[in-house]
Amino acid sequence: MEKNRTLDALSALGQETRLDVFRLLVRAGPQGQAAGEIAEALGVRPNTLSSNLNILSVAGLVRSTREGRSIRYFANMETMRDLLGFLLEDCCGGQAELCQPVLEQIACKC
Amino acid sequence: MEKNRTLDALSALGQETRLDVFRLLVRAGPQGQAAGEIAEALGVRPNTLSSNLNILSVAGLVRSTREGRSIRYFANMETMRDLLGFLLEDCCGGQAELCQPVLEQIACKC
DNA sequence: TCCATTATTCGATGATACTGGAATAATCGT
DNA sequence: ACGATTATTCCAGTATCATCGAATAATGGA
Repeated sequence: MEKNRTLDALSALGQETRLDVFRLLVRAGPQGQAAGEIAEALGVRPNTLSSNLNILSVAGLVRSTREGRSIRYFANMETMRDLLGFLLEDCCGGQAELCQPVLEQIACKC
Repeated sequence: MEKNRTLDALSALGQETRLDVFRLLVRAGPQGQAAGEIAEALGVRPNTLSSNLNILSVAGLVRSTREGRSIRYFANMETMRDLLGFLLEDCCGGQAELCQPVLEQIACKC
């Protein structure tokens, strides 16, 4: 992942509403969630949510498909994977011993 | 890691100068790097750098110790580990199959 | 103590971000 | 075709952010 895409992803997730939206979509899994449902679940106005969904979308963190009147959003795990890979790449660059605890902590979560 | 600390870390890293600084410090490793060296390496003015170092510091992503006239900064890998753990926790919550490719990609880097 | 070095703090400015109300688009059912 | 539903776009207003020049602190050496 190149730096600019990393910056987009990080700044997109570095905002409370958007982090909440993304986490909600991750939890929703492959079936995703409609914009209206997200808005109600998080108590955000539709237009504000649209704006934030668009930012997440530009950053590649969510996808969407229309489904009747609703538009359904999904977390894009590929981008998330790339982001984590980029951050860990830095972390590991040259000093595997620093990275090891990170991997151990991660491994036990899954 | 709780959500607020996650937000602090993500928004701190979601800005080009600060991401550059943090990556430089990660590469510098345990011996860290003095503020002046960082400023020169990245072509940032001292006062601007100070401001950004402070933001990284509040977010827990860097530490510092005075060393004569210089102040030496270090990347704080613990916070980085916690951040990655938090993000992956979401990723894995309920659906390990989504998380698996992430782990595989990460594993091969170290 | 005085000066040079290194870094931070202060104050201001221009740019960007977040949100909200109103208007617009797209779809569905009748 | 019309109204209802769902979501986005447009446009403003406020707040926050990033950076800069200048001034201030802290340290070390002569």
